[in-house]
This record gives sequence, structure tokens and C-alpha cells, in this order.
Amino acid sequence: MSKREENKGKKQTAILAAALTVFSQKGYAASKIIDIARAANVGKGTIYEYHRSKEDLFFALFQWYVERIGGEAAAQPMEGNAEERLRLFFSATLSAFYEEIDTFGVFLEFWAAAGNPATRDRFRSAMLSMYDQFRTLVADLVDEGRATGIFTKDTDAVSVAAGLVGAMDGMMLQAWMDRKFDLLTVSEHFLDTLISGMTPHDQRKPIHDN
Amino acid sequence: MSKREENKGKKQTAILAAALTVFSQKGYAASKIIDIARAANVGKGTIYEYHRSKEDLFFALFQWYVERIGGEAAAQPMEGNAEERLRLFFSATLSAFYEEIDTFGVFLEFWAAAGNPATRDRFRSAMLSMYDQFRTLVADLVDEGRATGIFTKDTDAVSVAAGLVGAMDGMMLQAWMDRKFDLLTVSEHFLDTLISGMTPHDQRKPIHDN
Amino acid sequence: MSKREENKGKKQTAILAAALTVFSQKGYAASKIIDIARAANVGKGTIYEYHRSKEDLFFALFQWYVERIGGEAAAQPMEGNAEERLRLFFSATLSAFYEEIDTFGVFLEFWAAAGNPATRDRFRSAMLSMYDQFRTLVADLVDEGRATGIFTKDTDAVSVAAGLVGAMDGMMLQAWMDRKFDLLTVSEHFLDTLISGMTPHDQRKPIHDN
Amino acid sequence: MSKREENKGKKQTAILAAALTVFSQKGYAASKIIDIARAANVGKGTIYEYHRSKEDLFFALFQWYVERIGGEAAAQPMEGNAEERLRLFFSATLSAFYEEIDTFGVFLEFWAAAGNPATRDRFRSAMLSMYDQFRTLVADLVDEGRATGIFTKDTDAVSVAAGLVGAMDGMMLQAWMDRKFDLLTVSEHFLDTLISGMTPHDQRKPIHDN
DNA sequence: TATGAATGAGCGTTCATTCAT
DNA sequence: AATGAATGAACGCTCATTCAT
Repeated sequence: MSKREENKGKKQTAILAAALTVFSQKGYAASKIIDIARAANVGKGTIYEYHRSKEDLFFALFQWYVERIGGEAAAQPMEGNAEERLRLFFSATLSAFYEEIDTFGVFLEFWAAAGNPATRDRFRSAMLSMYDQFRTLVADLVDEGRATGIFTKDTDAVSVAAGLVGAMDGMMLQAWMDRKFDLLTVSEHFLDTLISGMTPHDQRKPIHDN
Repeated sequence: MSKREENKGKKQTAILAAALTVFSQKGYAASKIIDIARAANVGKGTIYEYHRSKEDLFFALFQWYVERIGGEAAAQPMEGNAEERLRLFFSATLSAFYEEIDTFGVFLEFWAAAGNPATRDRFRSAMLSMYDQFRTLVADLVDEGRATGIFTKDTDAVSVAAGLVGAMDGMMLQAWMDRKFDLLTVSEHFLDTLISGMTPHDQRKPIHDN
Repeated sequence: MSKREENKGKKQTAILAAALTVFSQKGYAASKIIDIARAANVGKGTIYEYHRSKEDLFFALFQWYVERIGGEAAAQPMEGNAEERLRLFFSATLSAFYEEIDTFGVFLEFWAAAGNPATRDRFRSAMLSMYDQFRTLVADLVDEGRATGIFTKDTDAVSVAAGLVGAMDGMMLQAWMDRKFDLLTVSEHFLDTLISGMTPHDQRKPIHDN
Repeated sequence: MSKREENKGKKQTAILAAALTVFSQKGYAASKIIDIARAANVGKGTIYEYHRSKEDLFFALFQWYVERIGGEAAAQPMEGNAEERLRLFFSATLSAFYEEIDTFGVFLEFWAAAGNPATRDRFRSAMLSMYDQFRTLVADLVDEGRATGIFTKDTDAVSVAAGLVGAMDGMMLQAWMDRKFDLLTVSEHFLDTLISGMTPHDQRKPIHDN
């Protein structure tokens, strides 16, 4: 790879990283291209060498972000039973959130873009497939638990998956708005209760304390 | 109330209603004052007789919206036991969502405003108190259930409340993005499982089917 | 007419007049909206209250310009025979040119716009109808002269009209580029020769002098 | 000439030819250096190896264009009398126009450049000398005709030359804008009439119809 | 009180030009 | 010599806000 090509790759990453920071901090509309350029240490025109427009940059950032999240989710360990892996997925996702709490704001912007007629189309379909991926991952774990008998047959895997993914989003939102919100503890207790609701009577262990 | 004051009140409401529609459809940044003025059937200047700036109008809308939601939530019936009232609150909230699905988009904008440094301060505190209200409402119901013995002492009311409120937000989001998402069924099954997890063993009823 | 409406009309004219000056001096591309705004003593935004875009303003100017020219051409006197009126039309047009020589440059821009794919459509058709009007005016005079016997039947009215209109354009161009070019004298001699070519032998008067 | 120099010459020509095409199609302002580079099959930077700036390239193109035209005009045959050679010059020029009608648009741009304060100086003087050359060529033919008695002494050679050159420009303009305009026929009839006006009575032949 | 014509700060985007490779 | 990645000055256009009517 020539020096030129190498630089090009680096710059592309620098721009996306800068965009992530700036969009997260100020939101899409209030972020100016010049802000992103400065944060990326490139000229304003350079942004346009890599992205046709501000909106295109934003969408590219979305894809980049989603790919990373998807990659992390797919990288879940294969050991342990369904319940253990469900707990792991849950806590790993929330930990990842804490590590990147500063960039969570951009997610609200992605959602908003998925609702805005001007940007809806591309964002919505990408967003839907991301949610599908997450719900399927959870639903598969629940189904596995039902098959192995650690979760009751009464459990509706798809609904639990949707609710759990939704709860994660919803709690992250609360934690993001209120830094005093103790996400890790709260979410663990919540998951305890939910799992208790999926566990057959004879296998239930009491949940001690809170 | 004089006729003049009455008119003023009507116009004020018309402006807020128009703002709700327009902001919901296009998002805050893409909404123009002229759009709102036209939707409210008033002149552009009139908006500024009632609100000092676009951001002020947006915040006024937020308060108006939150008051309505809070009022609906507070208007929950007092009959039935804790579980029944929890289910009622849950389904009433989600039904209200379906009735106003077109204006849900504005909520994303409120969230985004709560994250944007330029608007953060007023939005965030109002948002926090709204979430507090909802969580307290749910937590009180759970605590009542624990006191009356229909929920186990193991249950952590605060965590369940936070998770449940979060799950509602999260599922509404999924439903809003994907009109094929069957929110009512999914959420009911999810709540079944969660309540099952709070119910003492000896009182559990099996959840039949699907 | 209210004061407001009155002002609106005045401003519209001021903008067009300013556009004429600026476009004439600098050409379309080099003219900035702010230049025109300043020349018209209005704010930059005001231009856009009256014209959707720079190109629209330019086209509006074209129409305004053409209307005036067409009006002048149509206002030719009705007295005298065909030859006299042909000479009058010719000298009146060239005199008008001299009075507005500073704005002739804009005409080159109109022509260029009629050739530019981006603007071609509207400009070309308007330009064609303007030329049609002029050629028809001249051709009618020539035909009248043929009918009354002061011009020979050999004369092809349409060709002479096209050539004469073309010669006027072409000579104005030369005069505009070279202020030493003696348009009035040259054009008169040229017209003498042409008219001589249309005059039957037995009616010809010698052209005296240089 | 070394191979290197030869290549350089070829590239120079390729750039000018590409510039001619692009400027003709889009006009000066709307033509981008990258368009010309691509049309010439060279890199963007290469243009700047041969021309200091876009305007310089445009001026170089002008000179190249004018040289070719001047060359063609100077290459007129020496046989025949003044009238025959005048007719030949006339039809040869118009034929050349038809062959290159696609690049006539660039001529409007040259004219415009001669009027634009930013570019006026160099373009205007070159343009003037070009017109001088043409007018002199025609005037010399007319003077020759006067000397040999086929044109009347009354004829003002300079005026006829200016008018004829102007008429050629003006008619080409009309033909260029309106592809239905029958330039060859029209211009021939027009020249017939003009020549008739220069011909002594006793030598006149009737012009038979059109 | 209500209006909308007028305004100009502000920003996305373009593109001629430069210069490291 | 040839290239094209990088740059930033420059400009068209938008729209929140003002204020004369």
C-alpha cells in the first residue's frame, strides 16, 4: 500500500471519529462541517472528498457505528447455558454503553433521522435490520433455554426479546440523561426478575436482596 | 374570561397544536416557523407574540405534552389490586401511544434536545422529573403488591419500575419504526413474564399459550 | 394601493435595475447577489423575496429587457413610405443602443444563457420570439416596399430582414467593443448600399460622398 | 523534435481541444478544470503544467481559435474577380461555421470575456485585431471591385465591410439559436441584394427569385 | 393585537489551485 | 513530467427574528 493510500484510509477513519464526537455533542443540525473538519484535523473540503454531503457523512457514521455494535454483539461467547449467555449479552451490552456513554447522544439523532421524512428511507431500513439482529439474538437464546428446559414453555421468546431489547434502550436512555441512575445494578435486578419469570417453579432460586 | 382573552387562549392552543404536528413530522431543525404559522392559521409574527423564540416554543410544547401525559398517567383508576392496576397503567399508556403515534417523533426530538448542550438544561430537568413521576408510579404499585403479598419480597421495586418504563419506551420506539411490530400483543406477553417473575411460587398461574 | 404594496413595486423595479447594472458590468457568473442587493439598496434576503434564485432573477431581467426593447420597436411611427420607415427603425434602434451602451454587455450574457444547457430552454425560446418579432417587422416593411414598387420584386424580404437584423447586432457588437467604431455613420452607409440593392434601376439615386 | 517534445505538443493540443469542447458546451463559468482534464485524458494537475490558470487556458484557447479562423480566411483563393472572391469568402466562412456549429457557443463566451472587466484587456485587443483583419479583407475586396469598375464608386468599402462582417456574425447567431434557420439560403439572398447595391446600373443582372 | 416584508448572520457546498508523491 | 489528494476562499441560499403598518 502506497503512502497515499495509507493516508487515505487514516483520514477516512479520522473523519468518522470526528463526526462521531461532534454529532454526539451537538446533534446533527447544530454540528457544522467545519467543526468536524477541525476535529479531524483536515480541511473543510476534505470532508467532501470522502462524503458527498453532510447527510451522507451522517449516514456513513451510522453504518460505521452499527457495524461496530453488531460486531460486538455477534462476538458473544459460546460457553455457558442459555441463561448465562443471556446475562452475559445483557451486561456486555450495557458495559459497552458505559464505555461510550459520551457518544450515546448520536443514537438519538439516528433515531430522529429514521423518523424524519427527508432521511427516513435509508436510516429506517438499516435501523430495522439492526433491531432484528438484536431481537433474533435474544430470542434464539430464549428458545434455546426453552428447549433445554431451563425456561418454561409458557415463555414467548419473541416478545421477551423485543421487551428486553427495548428495556435496554429505555434504561440506557434514563442512565444517559441522569448520571446518578445506577444502570448496572438496576438492570441486573430487572433481568433477575424477568429471568425468574421464565424459570420453571421447581428450579427457582430465591433472589436475595436488592 | 373576556372574549379577547378567550381568543388568545385559542390561538395559543392552535399554535401549540400546530407546532406538535410540524415538529413531529419534520423534526425540530427542519421545521420552519412559517410552517407552524401556516398550520396554526396565523401570521408568522404572531408566533412571536406568544413565544420569544423557536426554542422557547419548542420547550413550551414539551411542557404542554408532558403535562398531558402526566395528567393521563395520574388519572389511573384506583380500583383493583396492584397487579391489575399495573396492567392497566401499562396498557393504557401503550394505547395512548397508538392513538398519537403520529406525534411520537417529536419525543425523539425532546430527547435529543435533552442531550444538546444548547438546550440541555431546561429539557433535561423537565425530562428527569417526568421519568421520576412514571417510575415512582410504577414502583409504588410494585411496593403495594409486595406489601399485600401478591409480589415477592425479593422484587426490587425501583429496578422493576425503571426497567418497565424503559421497556415501554423501547418497545414504542420499535413499534414506531416498524408499523408491522405488534406492540399490544408483544408488550402484553412481556408483562406477563415480568409479573410472573414477581409472583410468589404458590400463587403462580401458568401462562397459557402462544 | 397601500404604502406596503407601493413599496413592493418600487423594490421590484430597483432590484431589476440593479441587476441590469451589475450583470452588465461583470457578467452573470461574476455578479454576486450581494452586489445586486447593495446596488438596489436592499438586503440580500430581499432579493429572494422577489426571485427564487439567481438564475430566476437573471431570466426576469431578460424578460424585462426584452419587453422594453419590443415596446420600443413596436412604437415605430406609421408615417412615411416603407423605405423611410425602414431607415427610421434602423436609426432608432441604433440610437437606443447608444443610449444604453453600458448595458449591452448583458445581452452577450443572455445569448450565452441561450446556449448553456443549464439555462437554454427558457432563454432560447424567449430569444427566438424576440428575433422573430424583429425580423417580421423588417420583412413587413420590405414587403410593403415591394408591393408599392419602391423595392424590386427580386428582393427576398425574409432574407433581407434576417441579414439586416443580424447586421445590426453584429455592428453593435463591433461598436461596443471598440468605442472608436463610428456606428452611426457606418451603419447608415451600409443601409444605403443595401437599400440601393433593393431599389429598381430607374428609381436609383446616386449615393454621393465617401 | 524529440519524442518528449512531441508528446508535449500532443498533450497541449489535446488540452486545447478538450477545452474547446467543454467551454462550448457549458460556458466558461460552468466548465470545471476537472471536466477539461477528463476530456483531454490527463490529470487535473497537468492542465496547470501548461496553463497558469483557468483564465489563461481560456485565453490560450481564444488565441488558438482565432489563429485557425484567421488562417482559413487568409487562405482564400486568389482567382476570380472581386465579386466572385467576396462571394467565396462569404460562403466559405459560413460553411466553416456549419462544420463547427457545436463550438460556436464558445464564441459568445469570448465576446462576454471581452466585456468583463476582469478579463477585458487581453480579450478585447485580440478580438479587435481579429475583426480588423476580417473587415480589412472584405474592404480590400470591395476597393478592388471599385477600382476595376464592377462596384460603384459610391460604395463605402469600410462601411460595407463592417456591415457584412456584422451580418455574418448576426446571422450565424440566429442560425445557431434556431436550427431551423436556413443560413445558407438566407445569407446568399442577402449578399445578392447587397452586391446588387454595389453594382453599377448598367451592369446589373436581375436576381431571379428565391 | 396581528401581520408579513425586510433583513443578514450563518452554513453547506463548490472548485480553482497547490504540492507531496 | 504527471498526478490527484488536500485545501479554504468564496458564494448562493435559508430562515429566525424584527418592526413598520
